[in-house]
Amino acid sequence: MYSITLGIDMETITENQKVRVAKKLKKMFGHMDRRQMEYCPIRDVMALASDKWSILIILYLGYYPVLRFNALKKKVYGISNKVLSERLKVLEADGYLSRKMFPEVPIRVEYGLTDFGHSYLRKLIDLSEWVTEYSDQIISNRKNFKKA
Amino acid sequence: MYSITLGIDMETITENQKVRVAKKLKKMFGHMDRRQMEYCPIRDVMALASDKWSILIILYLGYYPVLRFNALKKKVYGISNKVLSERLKVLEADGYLSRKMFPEVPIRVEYGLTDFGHSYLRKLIDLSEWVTEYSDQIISNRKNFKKA
DNA sequence: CGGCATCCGAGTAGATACTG
DNA sequence: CAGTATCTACTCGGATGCCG
Repeated sequence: MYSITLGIDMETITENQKVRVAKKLKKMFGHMDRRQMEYCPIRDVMALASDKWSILIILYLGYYPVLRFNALKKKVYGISNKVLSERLKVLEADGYLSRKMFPEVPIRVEYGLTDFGHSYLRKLIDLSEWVTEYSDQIISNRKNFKKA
Repeated sequence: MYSITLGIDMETITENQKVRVAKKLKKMFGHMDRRQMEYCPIRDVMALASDKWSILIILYLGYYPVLRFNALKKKVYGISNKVLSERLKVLEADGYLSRKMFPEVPIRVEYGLTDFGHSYLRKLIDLSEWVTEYSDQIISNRKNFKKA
């Protein structure tokens, strides 16, 4: 049996808060919990929206108002042409970002967030801030766990 | 060229807000932007924390205070033994959840969120609420896009 | 330059059977 | 009951080449 003690002084979570959280979940799960949600839109949307690459793309487009394909590729370090263009396509399709093509020679294409994308970006930033804040903690949890 | 008009009346996003967001991102990306972050802890942590299954597991454990292996498996519809036990292991290792084993016969194991997990759950709920709210919109964006 | 088509390899998920 | 072991299937990502 393991027991991980967190070294940080985390904002305490009261029973009250847990109850409030449970209520929200109940609301969300209400229709989702009934079995036979073979196809669950929430899951579907979440799957894309929380994809590792999608998150990075959206975050970078929040930072740099517009980015061209290759610039984006450099920022989102490690992504391949294929995956990047795939993600860009579905992210555009879902309405997160816009694609402006300038028929110059050589061609120029600029990607940017839509207002919808910005609205999502805000949520994403909250999440990322949390992750940034605690990532060291998590990494060290992981190490301690392995030792046990 | 495409142009998607969103049917919903989204909270408007001011330039001001965009600037604030950009500042936050600058802070986050500051150390991350310098190339040679071959290994980026943020990415690493995000990859797990934003995993499709992990999210569902954490959300369900937020709803039901404790769940046993098979109960969880039923809730997180569609997950296999293997993947579930893998995820549970890493989520425990990272400190999101706790595992209590009762050496009875038959054996009983209960999973629950740690305080750390609850802290993450709160962020996750914000995200999920957003997704829930807009998923219909997104699905319809997607359909319209395909038609174009 | 942007980005799609193709191919290929590695890793991951799923199904099933089995064990403490 | 709570997993592990094994095997297969398949998806996904990376590399490359080509075209507008």
